[in-house]
Amino acid sequence: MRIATWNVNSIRTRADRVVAWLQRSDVDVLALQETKCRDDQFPESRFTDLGYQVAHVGHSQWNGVALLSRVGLEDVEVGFPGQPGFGSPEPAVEARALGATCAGVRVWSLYVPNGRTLTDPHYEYKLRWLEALRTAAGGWLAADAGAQVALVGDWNIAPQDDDVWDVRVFAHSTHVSEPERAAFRAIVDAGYADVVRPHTPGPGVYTYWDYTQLRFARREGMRIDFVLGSPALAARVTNALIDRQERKGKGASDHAPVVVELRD
DNA sequence: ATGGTAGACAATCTA
Repeated sequence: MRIATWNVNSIRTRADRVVAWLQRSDVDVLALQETKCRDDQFPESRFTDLGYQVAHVGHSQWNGVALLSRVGLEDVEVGFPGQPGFGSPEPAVEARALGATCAGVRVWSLYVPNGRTLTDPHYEYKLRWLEALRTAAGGWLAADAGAQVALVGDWNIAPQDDDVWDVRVFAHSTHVSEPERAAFRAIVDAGYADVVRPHTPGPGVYTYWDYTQLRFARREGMRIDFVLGSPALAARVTNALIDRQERKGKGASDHAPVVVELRD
């Protein structure tokens, strides 16, 4: 079984590329972020034609997350249970979390709030959102230590200095601040391991490259897209990759897909 | 060089 996550930066603009990628990558579950469309605008038939079931929680202009699965898509849920206001469309511009069970694995497509700047109210909201996620995700393991849970998506956090091309450039910026990194570590400490990094060691290994400043050509990126797995999920991981080929050429998203392979 | 690029939507906002 293969699970992937990809911030596509508009599913309508990227549909041809996503379809082509699905057809050659043998992925069973694909979590999408930044779909940038309302639910009624999602090009669902492009994916149902390929045998995938589709769930989407959208927004008129930005963010929006989806789950595509060809191995079942059950108990679809928006937001974090017991954490009202986080993950559901309130506050409207930032919160996105969509969960579903696919072949026994609870997969959450997450778009962690960007934060904008260290002094913006959205930064504090980002930290609260991550705390709500930690509380919810910790609760799932407290209820069932053997649960197979994958927390996947765009985390908008670079947990280590090596996860950006030059940490000096990011001084006083979001994504690398200690509170954000602590929030990420708290979720790891709650039992969710980064299952991709062991298979894709850095430095210089990224999942995102800004469109400006020739960042991709200069190999100046950030590792901010992650798959965190519960113990039972992590035990099944046999391989992982970041498909940086998909960042190349005209019409690419600014993020690359991240893929994990699970043993049966 | 006070910028750069991309996307939504139609004047700016977001990333």
